[in-house]
Amino acid sequence: MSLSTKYDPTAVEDKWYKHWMDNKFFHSEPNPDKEPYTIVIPPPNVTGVLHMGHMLNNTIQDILIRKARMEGKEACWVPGTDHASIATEAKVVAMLKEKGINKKDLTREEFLKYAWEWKEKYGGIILEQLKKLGASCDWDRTRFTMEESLSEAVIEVFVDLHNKGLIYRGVRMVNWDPQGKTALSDDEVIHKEVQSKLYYVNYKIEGEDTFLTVATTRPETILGDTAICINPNDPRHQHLKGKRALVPLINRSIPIVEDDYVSMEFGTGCLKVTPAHDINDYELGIKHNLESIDILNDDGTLNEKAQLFVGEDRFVVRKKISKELDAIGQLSKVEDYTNNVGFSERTNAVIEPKLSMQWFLKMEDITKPALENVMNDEIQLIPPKFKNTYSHWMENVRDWCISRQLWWGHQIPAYYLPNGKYVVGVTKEKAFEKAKELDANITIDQLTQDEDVLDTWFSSWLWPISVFDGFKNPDNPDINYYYPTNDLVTAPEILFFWVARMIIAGYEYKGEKPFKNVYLTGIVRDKQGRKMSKSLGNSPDPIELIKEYGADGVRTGMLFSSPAGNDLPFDVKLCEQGRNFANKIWNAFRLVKSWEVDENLDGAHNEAPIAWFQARFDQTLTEVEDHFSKFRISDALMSTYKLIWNDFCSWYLEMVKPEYQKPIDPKTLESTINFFEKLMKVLHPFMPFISEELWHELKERDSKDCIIVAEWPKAGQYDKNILASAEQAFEIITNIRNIRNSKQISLKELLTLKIKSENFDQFSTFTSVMLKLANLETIQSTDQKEDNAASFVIKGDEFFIPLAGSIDLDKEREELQKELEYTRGFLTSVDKKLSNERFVNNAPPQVVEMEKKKKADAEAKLKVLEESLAKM
RNA sequence: GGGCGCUUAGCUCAGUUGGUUCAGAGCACCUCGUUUACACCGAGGGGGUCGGGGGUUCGAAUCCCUCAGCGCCCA
Repeated sequence: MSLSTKYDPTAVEDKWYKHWMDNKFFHSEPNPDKEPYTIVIPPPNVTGVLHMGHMLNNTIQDILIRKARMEGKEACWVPGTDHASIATEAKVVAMLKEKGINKKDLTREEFLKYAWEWKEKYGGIILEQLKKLGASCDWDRTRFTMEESLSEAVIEVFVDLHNKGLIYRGVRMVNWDPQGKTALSDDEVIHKEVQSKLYYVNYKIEGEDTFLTVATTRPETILGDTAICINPNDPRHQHLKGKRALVPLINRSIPIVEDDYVSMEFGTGCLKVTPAHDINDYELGIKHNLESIDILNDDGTLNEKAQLFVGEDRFVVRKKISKELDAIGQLSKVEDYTNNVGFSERTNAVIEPKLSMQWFLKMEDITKPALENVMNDEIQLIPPKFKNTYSHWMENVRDWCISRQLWWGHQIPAYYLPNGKYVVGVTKEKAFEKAKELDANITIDQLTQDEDVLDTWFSSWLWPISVFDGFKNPDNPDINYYYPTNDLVTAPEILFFWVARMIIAGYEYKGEKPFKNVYLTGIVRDKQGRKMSKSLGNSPDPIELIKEYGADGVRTGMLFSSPAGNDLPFDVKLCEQGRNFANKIWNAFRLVKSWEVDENLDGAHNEAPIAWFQARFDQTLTEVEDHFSKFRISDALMSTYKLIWNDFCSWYLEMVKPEYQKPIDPKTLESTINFFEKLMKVLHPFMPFISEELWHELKERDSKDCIIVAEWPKAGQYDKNILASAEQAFEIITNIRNIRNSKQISLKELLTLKIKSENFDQFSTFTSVMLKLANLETIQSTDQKEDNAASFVIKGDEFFIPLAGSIDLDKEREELQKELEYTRGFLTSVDKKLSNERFVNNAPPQVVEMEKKKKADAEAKLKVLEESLAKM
């Protein structure tokens, strides 16, 4: 059989994914004989397609779940999607618009029918893409936040929290998205610095012929002004106290009030107060009992209360009004100004602070266990630096605005009576029972349900419980077995949106944490350090990447540089490195596969290499386990990478491989295949496909005997002596290769090595390895220096490679001199330390011993170097 | 404005309680090599005042102070 020199991942990957699915290897059921290991996926948005952030995130989850599965745990990775109210509704509205349908012309039911159709068609794309990546999710458990059982959980939780008095309805200043026409929570608003203008507007003082001047970035809101506010201590404005001013253009008379809140440094010291359109002004309005005039419609146009510019957009009005003010001489100047403006995370519209009736969840008490149990590490954040950010948010948390003025989502289960009072119930019937207590004569038809839906996070915060039906069926075997889950892998951006709220819900509804560890990944950035995003167009298409480099290649590429919590500067070169690695492994396999066995060979010369690699494997596996225990996934991969590439391929296989077309002994072949299998196991979580492929190629196996369910190797005690002997041999080999290189000696030319050592036997274990890898004819002991030889010194031992007449004495001398000087300098520094009494007295004995050993080694080396130099 | 974090080789990053392995890894780079698994490769090599300054200590990349630059979160 001849195998291509290039590994081709495409066919292999599809084949094994299907095989795993067919054999239900991803599926999990509660098993009392096994320890559960559970991950719930951060549900991607139904509108989404796979991006690089998902790739990183899900690769990490897959690595964790595959390792746990091999370790014999009952591994369960629950996939699913969330309904993403705002984003999905926006998509559906846009789709309808293309068809010439206006949302306004549809009933709620009609709209939802379109929305569900849209979801069925596009909502599963991202999950299909995850399969290409190799994600071993239990697809039988796929959930969706708006499916029946999860929706019922959301509604029940709402009713429960309302009954506990934690949910209330109130008029509050909210972040209004005039494009999405909905309120947003504070966290959904992104503040950005923008270049804008500061307008200085003159207001007439009532009954006088004088002006006061206010500075504002939003002149369009003057139509909603209901006061002017000054600092009572401002010497410039003492004469204004108790007077009234006239709003320009509409001449409404408004009071001049006094409050310390007004900064005397900013602008003119006079503040216009628009309680309906600014959060601070709103507070002032309450304090000074001011009227609140809401001049804006939901879409950001002015309404009739503004009196002027009715129906025109706020930004158009800003320009127009400044012109008009200028025309009547009431605009004194305009300055350039940089200020912070809030934008909607979803629609990017400028947020309008707006007074409106919304539903809120009281956060003060419900958050307490969530804060405490992160601070005491009951739940660990990785990396732990996020504890600071978390506690800061938790300690300053504000009530959560949970209503959204949309249709796609969970409709709020509040029902209004004709008299304006409302009742809350899981169903209309349940609500009706309560309504009758308020009004005995009421009929069910007279109840109208609140139009709004709940914030999407109000369903996803229940995810770790609701995916196991922990609300509908609180004592079911799944929830009892899988909850609390083990690890959550997500981006720091949603630490508050989602993670914190899941922890809150976990303690509120299960009295128990939802997960033990939260691994926060970095953000995937492009080479210029910009976050990868669809709008910038700087993100490669993950599916194309997989086609080009293979899923294994892309997975390792993502991980070559992604320490927890640090951003990942992505470069396709990393995927290339991953692909090259797969190819290297493939070729190592081809080599082993090509070996013919000769049963008569004993292979005694390979005993040392085999013993060495066994020790090296156990040593590295210990390292890998340590990295995993600290969630250093990237380091765990790098250790595995080096073990395979350097130790196994570059050293071990080179040591044991027979001469060209010669057979191998059975013992070495068996050991080598055994090592190869173990390496593939350790590699499997990172590169599931190639490891599975080679697992089946290395031996004939039953189709159910797959690496995905093979037993994870255990790190044994390892022989440190053989590791040290090998190190020594490798150093000698490297020195000889270096001599060949610098002296242009072909590898084909056999050389002789002479060693001048007090203990020649120490080199015996790896003699045959040295002969083979340095291409030596013999290794001899000698007790004198060799003329006409290249030489090097390790510790106190001297090594010679006799070379017929090709020695450049001057050059040799120069090199020896250089090494001599370096060693002398080194010795001086060690001597200095050892002659320092305070060092000898204070430093731990091992440290002093170490220095003494360094001194002895350096002295021995110096002696040899000096002799050699003298001889020349 | 308040809080947190970062700065180590050309790039991306390790570096635990100060002391063997403390100046490292991968990639990139340079030289040589079509040797018989692999040029998606092999062998070898160069490269850093650990951001600047000061301090504590016998000893500092590591602890403290300070300055500079960068990033994130909150307002």
